[in-house]
Amino acid sequence: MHTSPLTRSTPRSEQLLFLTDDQIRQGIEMLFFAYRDFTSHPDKILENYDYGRAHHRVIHFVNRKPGLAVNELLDILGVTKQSLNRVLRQLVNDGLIDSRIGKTDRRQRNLFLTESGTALEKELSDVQRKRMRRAYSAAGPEAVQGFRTVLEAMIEPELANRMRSLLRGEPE
Amino acid sequence: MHTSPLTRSTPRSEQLLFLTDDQIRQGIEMLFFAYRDFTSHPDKILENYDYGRAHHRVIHFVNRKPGLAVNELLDILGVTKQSLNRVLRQLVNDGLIDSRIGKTDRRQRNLFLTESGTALEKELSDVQRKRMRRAYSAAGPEAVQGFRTVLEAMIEPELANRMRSLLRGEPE
DNA sequence: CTTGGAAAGTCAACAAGGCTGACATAAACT
DNA sequence: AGTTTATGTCAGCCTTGTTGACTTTCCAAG
Repeated sequence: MHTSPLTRSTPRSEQLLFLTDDQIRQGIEMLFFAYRDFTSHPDKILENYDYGRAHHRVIHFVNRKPGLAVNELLDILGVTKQSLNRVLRQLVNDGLIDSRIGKTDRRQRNLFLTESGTALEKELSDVQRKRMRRAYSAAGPEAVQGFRTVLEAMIEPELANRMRSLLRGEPE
Repeated sequence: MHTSPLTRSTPRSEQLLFLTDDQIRQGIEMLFFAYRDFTSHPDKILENYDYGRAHHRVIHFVNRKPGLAVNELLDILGVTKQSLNRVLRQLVNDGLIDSRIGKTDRRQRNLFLTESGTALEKELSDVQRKRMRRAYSAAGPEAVQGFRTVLEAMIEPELANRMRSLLRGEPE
Protein backbone atom coordinates (compact mmCIF):
# COMPACT_ATOMS: atom_id res chain seq x y z
CA MET A 1 0.00 0.00 0.00
CA HIS A 2 1.47 3.32 -1.07
CA THR A 3 1.49 5.93 1.58
CA SER A 4 3.05 9.00 0.08
CA PRO A 5 4.95 8.75 -3.19
CA LEU A 6 5.33 12.52 -3.13
CA THR A 7 7.95 12.36 -0.46
CA ARG A 8 10.30 10.05 -2.34
CA SER A 9 13.54 11.24 -3.82
CA THR A 10 12.83 10.16 -7.41
CA PRO A 11 12.46 12.93 -10.03
CA ARG A 12 9.20 14.71 -9.55
CA SER A 13 8.01 14.74 -13.13
CA GLU A 14 8.41 11.00 -13.58
CA GLN A 15 6.85 10.16 -10.28
CA LEU A 16 3.69 12.11 -10.93
CA LEU A 17 3.19 11.07 -14.53
CA PHE A 18 0.28 8.86 -13.54
CA LEU A 19 -1.48 11.86 -12.07
CA THR A 20 -1.48 14.12 -15.12
CA ASP A 21 -4.85 15.35 -16.35
CA ASP A 22 -4.38 13.28 -19.47
CA GLN A 23 -3.72 10.08 -17.56
CA ILE A 24 -6.69 10.74 -15.32
CA ARG A 25 -8.93 11.44 -18.30
CA GLN A 26 -7.85 8.20 -19.93
CA GLY A 27 -8.75 6.35 -16.76
CA ILE A 28 -12.18 7.95 -16.66
CA GLU A 29 -12.87 7.07 -20.27
CA MET A 30 -11.62 3.51 -19.91
CA LEU A 31 -13.86 3.05 -16.91
CA PHE A 32 -16.81 4.28 -18.95
CA PHE A 33 -16.15 1.99 -21.91
CA ALA A 34 -15.25 -1.01 -19.79
CA TYR A 35 -18.34 -0.70 -17.64
CA ARG A 36 -20.62 -0.35 -20.63
CA ASP A 37 -18.97 -3.23 -22.43
CA PHE A 38 -19.05 -5.37 -19.32
CA THR A 39 -22.79 -4.98 -18.77
CA SER A 40 -23.76 -5.41 -22.42
CA HIS A 41 -23.67 -9.20 -22.49
CA PRO A 42 -25.93 -9.79 -19.47
CA ASP A 43 -28.24 -7.08 -20.81
CA LYS A 44 -28.70 -9.08 -24.00
CA ILE A 45 -29.53 -12.24 -22.06
CA LEU A 46 -32.01 -10.37 -19.89
CA GLU A 47 -33.90 -9.21 -22.97
CA ASN A 48 -34.94 -12.80 -23.61
CA TYR A 49 -36.75 -12.76 -20.29
CA ASP A 50 -38.12 -9.24 -20.70
CA TYR A 51 -36.04 -8.11 -17.77
CA GLY A 52 -33.58 -5.26 -17.43
CA ARG A 53 -30.48 -4.40 -15.51
CA ALA A 54 -32.56 -3.60 -12.44
CA HIS A 55 -33.74 -7.22 -12.27
CA HIS A 56 -30.18 -8.39 -12.64
CA ARG A 57 -29.04 -6.34 -9.66
CA VAL A 58 -31.84 -7.71 -7.49
CA ILE A 59 -31.08 -11.28 -8.50
CA HIS A 60 -27.38 -10.76 -7.92
CA PHE A 61 -27.71 -9.45 -4.40
CA VAL A 62 -30.40 -11.89 -3.33
CA ASN A 63 -28.12 -14.68 -4.47
CA ARG A 64 -25.23 -12.94 -2.77
CA LYS A 65 -27.01 -12.97 0.57
CA PRO A 66 -29.97 -15.31 0.71
CA GLY A 67 -32.63 -14.14 3.13
CA LEU A 68 -31.79 -10.49 2.53
CA ALA A 69 -34.49 -8.14 3.82
CA VAL A 70 -36.11 -5.63 1.47
CA ASN A 71 -34.77 -2.77 3.55
CA GLU A 72 -31.22 -4.02 3.23
CA LEU A 73 -31.62 -4.44 -0.48
CA LEU A 74 -32.90 -0.87 -0.78
CA ASP A 75 -29.85 0.34 1.05
CA ILE A 76 -27.52 -1.63 -1.20
CA LEU A 77 -29.12 -0.56 -4.44
CA GLY A 78 -29.71 3.04 -3.44
CA VAL A 79 -33.11 3.32 -5.11
CA THR A 80 -36.59 4.05 -3.79
CA LYS A 81 -38.82 1.29 -2.52
CA GLN A 82 -41.34 2.07 -5.27
CA SER A 83 -38.71 1.55 -7.89
CA LEU A 84 -37.45 -1.64 -6.32
CA ASN A 85 -40.94 -2.93 -5.65
CA ARG A 86 -41.83 -2.81 -9.31
CA VAL A 87 -39.08 -5.18 -10.39
CA LEU A 88 -39.27 -7.24 -7.21
CA ARG A 89 -42.98 -7.86 -7.73
CA GLN A 90 -42.31 -9.11 -11.24
CA LEU A 91 -39.60 -11.46 -10.04
CA VAL A 92 -41.82 -12.83 -7.27
CA ASN A 93 -44.81 -13.24 -9.61
CA ASP A 94 -42.62 -14.96 -12.18
CA GLY A 95 -41.45 -17.36 -9.50
CA LEU A 96 -37.78 -16.39 -9.54
CA ILE A 97 -37.76 -14.98 -6.05
CA ASP A 98 -39.40 -16.28 -2.92
CA SER A 99 -40.49 -13.61 -0.43
CA ARG A 100 -40.91 -15.09 3.01
CA ILE A 101 -42.23 -13.38 6.12
CA GLY A 102 -39.46 -12.80 8.63
CA LYS A 103 -39.21 -15.28 11.44
CA THR A 104 -38.10 -12.91 14.16
CA ASP A 105 -39.65 -9.72 12.79
CA ARG A 106 -42.82 -10.59 10.93
CA ARG A 107 -42.95 -7.19 9.23
CA GLN A 108 -39.88 -8.04 7.23
CA ARG A 109 -39.75 -10.04 4.05
CA ASN A 110 -36.73 -12.23 3.53
CA LEU A 111 -35.83 -12.79 -0.07
CA PHE A 112 -34.57 -16.03 -1.57
CA LEU A 113 -33.93 -17.23 -5.09
CA THR A 114 -36.11 -20.09 -6.23
CA GLU A 115 -34.72 -22.84 -8.41
CA SER A 116 -35.42 -20.94 -11.61
CA GLY A 117 -34.12 -17.76 -10.02
CA THR A 118 -30.90 -19.53 -9.22
CA ALA A 119 -30.74 -20.77 -12.79
CA LEU A 120 -31.02 -17.27 -14.23
CA GLU A 121 -28.50 -15.96 -11.73
CA LYS A 122 -26.09 -18.61 -12.85
CA GLU A 123 -26.67 -17.87 -16.51
CA LEU A 124 -25.98 -14.18 -15.94
CA SER A 125 -23.05 -14.47 -13.58
CA ASP A 126 -21.45 -17.12 -15.76
CA VAL A 127 -21.00 -14.75 -18.67
CA GLN A 128 -19.79 -11.96 -16.42
CA ARG A 129 -17.39 -14.14 -14.53
CA LYS A 130 -16.12 -15.62 -17.75
CA ARG A 131 -15.45 -12.17 -19.12
CA MET A 132 -13.90 -10.88 -15.92
CA ARG A 133 -11.80 -14.00 -15.60
CA ARG A 134 -10.54 -13.53 -19.12
CA ALA A 135 -9.55 -9.94 -18.36
CA TYR A 136 -7.97 -10.95 -15.06
CA SER A 137 -5.90 -13.73 -16.49
CA ALA A 138 -4.80 -11.57 -19.42
CA ALA A 139 -3.74 -8.82 -17.04
CA GLY A 140 -2.08 -11.00 -14.41
CA PRO A 141 -2.27 -11.14 -10.62
CA GLU A 142 -0.33 -7.93 -9.93
CA ALA A 143 -2.54 -5.92 -12.27
CA VAL A 144 -5.62 -7.42 -10.64
CA GLN A 145 -4.33 -6.39 -7.25
CA GLY A 146 -3.83 -2.85 -8.56
CA PHE A 147 -7.26 -2.86 -10.14
CA ARG A 148 -8.85 -3.77 -6.84
CA THR A 149 -6.78 -1.26 -4.92
CA VAL A 150 -7.85 1.62 -7.16
CA LEU A 151 -11.51 0.59 -7.15
CA GLU A 152 -11.41 0.33 -3.37
CA ALA A 153 -9.95 3.84 -3.19
CA MET A 154 -12.66 5.14 -5.51
CA ILE A 155 -15.51 4.08 -3.25
CA GLU A 156 -16.40 6.37 -0.37
CA PRO A 157 -15.09 4.59 2.74
CA GLU A 158 -18.35 5.14 4.57
CA LEU A 159 -20.29 3.57 1.69
CA ALA A 160 -17.82 0.72 1.36
CA ASN A 161 -18.16 -0.14 5.03
CA ARG A 162 -21.92 -0.06 4.91
CA MET A 163 -21.96 -2.37 1.90
CA ARG A 164 -19.51 -4.71 3.57
CA SER A 165 -21.57 -5.05 6.69
CA LEU A 166 -24.78 -5.47 4.70
CA LEU A 167 -23.34 -8.23 2.56
CA ARG A 168 -21.38 -9.99 5.22
CA GLY A 169 -21.96 -13.50 6.44
CA GLU A 170 -24.95 -14.91 8.26
CA PRO A 171 -26.94 -16.30 5.36
CA GLU A 172 -30.37 -17.39 6.65
CA MET B 1 1.87 -10.71 -19.22
CA HIS B 2 0.04 -13.83 -18.10
CA THR B 3 -0.83 -16.12 -20.95
CA SER B 4 -2.68 -19.07 -19.59
CA PRO B 5 -2.17 -20.03 -15.98
CA LEU B 6 -4.83 -22.70 -16.31
CA THR B 7 -2.64 -24.81 -18.53
CA ARG B 8 0.36 -24.74 -16.23
CA SER B 9 1.43 -27.93 -14.61
CA THR B 10 1.27 -26.38 -11.18
CA PRO B 11 -2.15 -26.98 -9.70
CA ARG B 12 -0.94 -24.63 -7.01
CA SER B 13 -4.08 -23.07 -5.62
CA GLU B 14 -2.04 -20.09 -4.55
CA GLN B 15 -1.19 -19.13 -8.08
CA LEU B 16 -4.82 -18.99 -9.12
CA LEU B 17 -6.19 -17.37 -6.03
CA PHE B 18 -6.98 -14.18 -7.93
CA LEU B 19 -9.15 -16.19 -10.33
CA THR B 20 -11.47 -17.84 -7.83
CA ASP B 21 -15.18 -17.23 -8.27
CA ASP B 22 -15.17 -15.30 -5.03
CA GLN B 23 -12.37 -12.99 -6.13
CA ILE B 24 -14.06 -12.42 -9.46
CA ARG B 25 -17.37 -11.69 -7.80
CA GLN B 26 -15.73 -9.16 -5.51
CA GLY B 27 -14.24 -7.45 -8.54
CA ILE B 28 -17.62 -7.28 -10.24
CA GLU B 29 -19.26 -5.81 -7.17
CA MET B 30 -16.49 -3.28 -6.60
CA LEU B 31 -16.77 -2.17 -10.19
CA PHE B 32 -20.49 -1.66 -9.72
CA PHE B 33 -20.17 0.35 -6.53
CA ALA B 34 -17.19 2.37 -7.74
CA TYR B 35 -18.86 3.30 -11.01
CA ARG B 36 -22.05 4.34 -9.30
CA ASP B 37 -20.21 6.32 -6.67
CA PHE B 38 -17.98 7.92 -9.27
CA THR B 39 -20.86 9.24 -11.38
CA SER B 40 -22.95 10.45 -8.45
CA HIS B 41 -21.15 13.76 -7.94
CA PRO B 42 -21.40 15.00 -11.56
CA ASP B 43 -25.02 13.83 -11.59
CA LYS B 44 -25.77 16.14 -8.69
CA ILE B 45 -24.15 19.10 -10.45
CA LEU B 46 -26.07 18.37 -13.64
CA GLU B 47 -29.36 18.55 -11.77
CA ASN B 48 -28.78 22.27 -11.25
CA TYR B 49 -28.81 22.71 -15.00
CA ASP B 50 -31.69 20.28 -15.57
CA TYR B 51 -29.38 18.00 -17.46
CA GLY B 52 -28.65 14.32 -17.07
CA ARG B 53 -25.80 11.94 -17.62
CA ALA B 54 -26.52 11.86 -21.32
CA HIS B 55 -25.71 15.56 -21.57
CA HIS B 56 -22.53 15.00 -19.63
CA ARG B 57 -21.34 12.36 -22.06
CA VAL B 58 -21.99 14.60 -25.04
CA ILE B 59 -20.16 17.51 -23.43
CA HIS B 60 -17.27 15.28 -22.47
CA PHE B 61 -16.65 13.88 -25.92
CA VAL B 62 -17.20 17.15 -27.76
CA ASN B 63 -14.59 18.69 -25.49
CA ARG B 64 -12.41 15.65 -26.01
CA LYS B 65 -12.39 16.10 -29.76
CA PRO B 66 -13.59 19.52 -30.88
CA GLY B 67 -15.19 19.45 -34.29
CA LEU B 68 -16.49 15.91 -33.78
CA ALA B 69 -19.15 14.94 -36.33
CA VAL B 70 -22.55 13.77 -35.13
CA ASN B 71 -21.99 10.40 -36.76
CA GLU B 72 -18.75 9.89 -34.88
CA LEU B 73 -20.41 10.86 -31.63
CA LEU B 74 -23.18 8.34 -32.30
CA ASP B 75 -20.58 5.65 -32.78
CA ILE B 76 -18.78 6.57 -29.58
CA LEU B 77 -21.88 6.75 -27.44
CA GLY B 78 -23.60 3.74 -28.98
CA VAL B 79 -27.08 5.24 -28.89
CA THR B 80 -29.59 6.05 -31.63
CA LYS B 81 -29.52 9.38 -33.41
CA GLN B 82 -32.99 10.16 -32.09
CA SER B 83 -31.82 9.68 -28.55
CA LEU B 84 -28.70 11.74 -29.11
CA ASN B 85 -30.56 14.40 -31.05
CA ARG B 86 -32.83 15.14 -28.13
CA VAL B 87 -30.05 16.03 -25.72
CA LEU B 88 -27.91 17.59 -28.44
CA ARG B 89 -30.71 19.92 -29.46
CA GLN B 90 -31.10 21.07 -25.87
CA LEU B 91 -27.41 21.77 -25.56
CA VAL B 92 -27.35 23.68 -28.85
CA ASN B 93 -30.48 25.68 -27.93
CA ASP B 94 -29.03 26.46 -24.52
CA GLY B 95 -25.89 27.72 -26.20
CA LEU B 96 -23.48 25.19 -24.73
CA ILE B 97 -22.66 23.55 -28.03
CA ASP B 98 -22.04 25.11 -31.39
CA SER B 99 -23.13 22.97 -34.34
CA ARG B 100 -21.36 24.12 -37.49
CA ILE B 101 -21.98 22.88 -40.98
CA GLY B 102 -19.04 20.84 -42.19
CA LYS B 103 -16.55 22.64 -44.41
CA THR B 104 -15.66 19.73 -46.67
CA ASP B 105 -18.91 17.81 -46.37
CA ARG B 106 -21.74 20.24 -45.82
CA ARG B 107 -24.11 17.48 -44.73
CA GLN B 108 -22.12 16.94 -41.61
CA ARG B 109 -22.35 18.98 -38.47
CA ASN B 110 -19.16 19.60 -36.55
CA LEU B 111 -19.68 20.09 -32.84
CA PHE B 112 -17.81 22.54 -30.65
CA LEU B 113 -18.22 23.66 -27.07
CA THR B 114 -19.08 27.32 -26.64
CA GLU B 115 -17.63 29.33 -23.79
CA SER B 116 -20.41 28.34 -21.40
CA GLY B 117 -20.19 24.75 -22.65
CA THR B 118 -16.51 24.74 -21.82
CA ALA B 119 -17.31 26.17 -18.40
CA LEU B 120 -19.75 23.36 -17.60
CA GLU B 121 -17.34 20.77 -18.95
CA LYS B 122 -14.69 22.12 -16.63
CA GLU B 123 -17.01 22.12 -13.66
CA LEU B 124 -17.92 18.50 -14.28
CA SER B 125 -14.52 17.15 -15.15
CA ASP B 126 -12.95 18.98 -12.23
CA VAL B 127 -14.91 17.01 -9.67
CA GLN B 128 -14.31 13.75 -11.49
CA ARG B 129 -10.63 14.35 -11.96
CA LYS B 130 -10.31 15.42 -8.37
CA ARG B 131 -11.94 12.22 -7.21
CA MET B 132 -9.98 10.01 -9.58
CA ARG B 133 -6.75 11.75 -8.65
CA ARG B 134 -7.46 11.14 -4.99
CA ALA B 135 -8.04 7.44 -5.66
CA TYR B 136 -4.96 7.23 -7.88
CA SER B 137 -2.64 8.86 -5.42
CA ALA B 138 -4.00 6.79 -2.54
CA ALA B 139 -3.46 3.61 -4.55
CA GLY B 140 -0.05 4.46 -5.98
CA PRO B 141 1.47 4.25 -9.46
CA GLU B 142 1.79 0.47 -9.63
CA ALA B 143 -1.84 -0.02 -8.66
CA VAL B 144 -2.88 2.55 -11.25
CA GLN B 145 -0.94 0.68 -13.89
CA GLY B 146 -2.72 -2.52 -12.90
CA PHE B 147 -6.06 -0.75 -12.89
CA ARG B 148 -5.51 0.43 -16.44
CA THR B 149 -4.25 -2.96 -17.58
CA VAL B 150 -7.35 -4.75 -16.32
CA LEU B 151 -9.73 -2.14 -17.75
CA GLU B 152 -7.95 -2.37 -21.08
CA ALA B 153 -8.35 -6.14 -21.02
CA MET B 154 -12.03 -5.80 -20.20
CA ILE B 155 -12.82 -3.77 -23.29
CA GLU B 156 -13.40 -5.69 -26.53
CA PRO B 157 -10.24 -5.07 -28.60
CA GLU B 158 -12.31 -4.22 -31.66
CA LEU B 159 -14.29 -1.63 -29.72
CA ALA B 160 -11.18 -0.24 -28.08
CA ASN B 161 -9.53 0.28 -31.46
CA ARG B 162 -12.55 1.97 -32.93
CA MET B 163 -12.77 4.34 -29.96
CA ARG B 164 -9.07 5.08 -30.19
CA SER B 165 -9.24 6.00 -33.85
CA LEU B 166 -12.38 8.08 -33.34
CA LEU B 167 -10.87 10.06 -30.52
CA ARG B 168 -7.41 10.41 -31.94
CA GLY B 169 -5.76 13.65 -32.94
CA GLU B 170 -6.77 16.01 -35.71
CA PRO B 171 -8.90 18.45 -33.79
CA GLU B 172 -10.84 20.75 -36.18
C1' DC C 1 -27.76 16.57 -65.13
C1' DT C 2 -30.13 13.37 -62.86
C1' DT C 3 -30.57 10.19 -59.45
C1' DG C 4 -29.18 7.08 -55.63
C1' DG C 5 -27.89 7.03 -51.19
C1' DA C 6 -25.62 8.96 -47.06
C1' DA C 7 -26.00 12.40 -43.29
C1' DA C 8 -28.81 14.75 -40.54
C1' DG C 9 -33.08 16.30 -38.43
C1' DT C 10 -37.77 15.58 -36.81
C1' DC C 11 -42.25 13.56 -35.27
C1' DA C 12 -44.67 10.01 -32.87
C1' DA C 13 -45.07 6.32 -29.87
C1' DC C 14 -43.35 3.37 -26.56
C1' DA C 15 -40.52 1.06 -22.56
C1' DA C 16 -37.42 0.74 -18.62
C1' DG C 17 -36.39 2.41 -14.55
C1' DG C 18 -35.49 6.27 -11.90
C1' DC C 19 -38.28 9.80 -8.90
C1' DT C 20 -42.12 11.97 -5.46
C1' DG C 21 -46.35 11.92 -2.86
C1' DA C 22 -50.03 9.72 -0.60
C1' DC C 23 -51.96 6.07 1.65
C1' DA C 24 -52.71 1.09 3.71
C1' DT C 25 -51.47 -2.57 6.67
C1' DA C 26 -49.28 -5.25 9.90
C1' DA C 27 -46.07 -5.73 13.45
C1' DA C 28 -43.04 -4.06 16.81
C1' DC C 29 -41.76 -0.87 20.25
C1' DT C 30 -42.59 2.36 24.20
C1' DA D 1 -52.87 2.84 23.42
C1' DG D 2 -50.23 5.28 20.46
C1' DT D 3 -46.14 5.72 17.64
C1' DT D 4 -42.81 4.07 14.72
C1' DT D 5 -41.10 0.82 11.32
C1' DA D 6 -41.19 -2.34 7.28
C1' DT D 7 -43.41 -3.19 3.42
C1' DG D 8 -46.57 -2.76 -0.36
C1' DT D 9 -49.22 -0.18 -3.69
C1' DC D 10 -51.45 3.47 -6.65
C1' DA D 11 -50.78 7.41 -9.52
C1' DG D 12 -48.09 10.42 -12.03
C1' DC D 13 -43.82 12.45 -13.68
C1' DC D 14 -38.95 12.56 -15.86
C1' DT D 15 -34.88 10.96 -18.40
C1' DT D 16 -33.06 8.32 -21.67
C1' DG D 17 -33.15 4.59 -24.27
C1' DT D 18 -35.79 2.18 -28.33
C1' DT D 19 -38.27 1.64 -33.39
C1' DG D 20 -40.50 3.38 -37.46
C1' DA D 21 -41.50 6.70 -40.86
C1' DC D 22 -40.59 10.70 -43.25
C1' DT D 23 -38.07 15.01 -45.00
C1' DT D 24 -34.27 17.81 -46.37
C1' DT D 25 -29.76 18.43 -47.78
C1' DC D 26 -26.12 17.34 -50.52
C1' DC D 27 -22.22 14.39 -52.34
C1' DA D 28 -21.02 11.48 -56.02
C1' DA D 29 -21.66 8.14 -59.67
C1' DG D 30 -23.86 7.11 -63.88
